Amino acid sequence: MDCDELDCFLILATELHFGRTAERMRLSRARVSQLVQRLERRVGAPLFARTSRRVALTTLGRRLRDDLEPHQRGIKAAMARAIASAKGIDEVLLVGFTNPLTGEAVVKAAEAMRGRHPDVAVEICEVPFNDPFGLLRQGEFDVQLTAFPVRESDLDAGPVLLSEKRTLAVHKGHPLAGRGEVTVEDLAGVALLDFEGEPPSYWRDFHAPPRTPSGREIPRGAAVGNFQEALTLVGAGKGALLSPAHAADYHPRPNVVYVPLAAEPVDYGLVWRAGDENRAVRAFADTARKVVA
Amino acid sequence: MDCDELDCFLILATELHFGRTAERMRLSRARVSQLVQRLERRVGAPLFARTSRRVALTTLGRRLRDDLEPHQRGIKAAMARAIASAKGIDEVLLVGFTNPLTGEAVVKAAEAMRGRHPDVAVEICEVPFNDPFGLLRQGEFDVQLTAFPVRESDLDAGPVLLSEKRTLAVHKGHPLAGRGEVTVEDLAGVALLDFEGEPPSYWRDFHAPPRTPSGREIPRGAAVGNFQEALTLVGAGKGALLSPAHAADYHPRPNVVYVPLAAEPVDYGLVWRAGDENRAVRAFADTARKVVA
DNA sequence: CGCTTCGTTCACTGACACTGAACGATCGCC
DNA sequence: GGCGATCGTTCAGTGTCAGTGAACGAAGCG
Repeated sequence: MDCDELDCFLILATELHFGRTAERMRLSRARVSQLVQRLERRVGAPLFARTSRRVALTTLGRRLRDDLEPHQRGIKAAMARAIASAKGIDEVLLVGFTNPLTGEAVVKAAEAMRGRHPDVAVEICEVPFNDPFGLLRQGEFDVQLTAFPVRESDLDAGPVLLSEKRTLAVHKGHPLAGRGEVTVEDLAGVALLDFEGEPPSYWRDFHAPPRTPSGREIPRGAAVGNFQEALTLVGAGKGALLSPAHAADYHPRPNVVYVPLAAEPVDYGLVWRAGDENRAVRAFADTARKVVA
Repeated sequence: MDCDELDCFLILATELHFGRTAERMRLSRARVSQLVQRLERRVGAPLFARTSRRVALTTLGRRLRDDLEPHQRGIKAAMARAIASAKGIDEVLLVGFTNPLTGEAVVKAAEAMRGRHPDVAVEICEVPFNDPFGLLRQGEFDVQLTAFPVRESDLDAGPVLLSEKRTLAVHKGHPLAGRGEVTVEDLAGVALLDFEGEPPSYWRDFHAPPRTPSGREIPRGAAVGNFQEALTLVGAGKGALLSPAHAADYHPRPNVVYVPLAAEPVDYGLVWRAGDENRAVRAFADTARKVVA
């Protein structure tokens, strides 16, 4: 059992793209292809259904990804803890982020923490797109930087740290693609991609509102469990997606156009378990408020 | 993060011996040494306190081992499940064993299962010495071949499958070492190694009885969490240990003598969760009863 | 004070991790 | 429908590093 194969599999399972996976692993595309093939040979069945244009997980692949991911994260956390306690650090703070923008902010805050609170080690990891709060609840994360609104009785939220405009991601052939700006009212009749899993209804309604302000219906399209998956569907003309503005820079896709949306912006802030607001969490929240601006 | 390093670390953490670890990993001792050193360099502190005669986990090492082990097992299980379901197998049975003797029996039964019940995949793994039933309860195992007695209200046990004599493992300088046989009465005043964790009291009393038949006290020595650890202590003259007879063949140690014990033998049988006696468990129990003899 | 059993060091080598270039496929587009 | 772009795969080549065996020092034992 080779770690490279598993790492590669898990990255590809979220990126669904050999090129980007190769970039993230700092390898050539050829090598990524070989690693995935070797893992598939070991398992004895394909984990990805792929053409030269599209990569998707098979049922078996999805299952394996779900089985593997928590343990892979657990091993990373165990190593981080060991390294931290070898340095004489007594507290390890696991911080989650949800997209490239929040990722950058969290990295910046973590760097600042090293100077201000050297006794707290900050470990950073991406929050799976599916259930936004599950891992935080389970204790896999201590804090995470998430898009508001967050209305969970067992979670506390800090002030807004970031804010950005929203956009509508549509296929470039879509009638709205040429517009300089769209309003929520324009979304009437435009199928917005839905979310797998069971996200809280207020969360779902914020990211894929069911009606326009005037009450006209906004239908819901296919459900996705992954941002890359969503973009692939948008690129295939299978639905539209409300996404934060930074996606245009971080996730350019040939067939996807991001049209500015005239609506309230997305706010981001830190969230933690209501009971567990310890010194390290407060220190991080403090640092983040001062650094992210 | 290299898998070899972690595998090597975990094996060494239970074997506490570079030579045996090398054997199990099918590598040279030199390589094992290098792998452990690289992991320690990565962590930034020693994981083992070792002289040329003795290997022991540091506190940090023990912690890392406890953190890592469940995830390592989880990954193996995930791969096994994927491989099994790629073969069209719909049921995976996780079988545990507790020592080399039961290990061989389980392997034999598993091989027989392949012929009798090809739709059930049998996965085999060693049960950690510490808490004998924890992993079975957690569902990490479905069945395990364990030494009786087992008196747990939530676990069911099958008939006795194996039985073997017991021995007393003592330092070769010990007064009892020269005897051709010892009785439980002879143990009066002989410190028997105790067990870490919180084993059930009937279990503890069977493996390290507190009194002789006539009522004289058998003191308890240092607590160990591991058979290798126990043998190391016995080899250092730090206590004696009641062990099954096969240990003499499978765990010879320069300073340790195994003296036959005139007492009831150890019985072994299968144990499973009382509620979960499904078709696969019954099939395995059946096969084991016929094959192991 | 030899003898044995360990873990470690070190120079060496063969396997294989990894690459770049070429290739075939699948799109969109004029 | 042909052209260009994008993407995953194949393949031969190469540099690296995983892994070894031999030598060594430390530690215990008699």
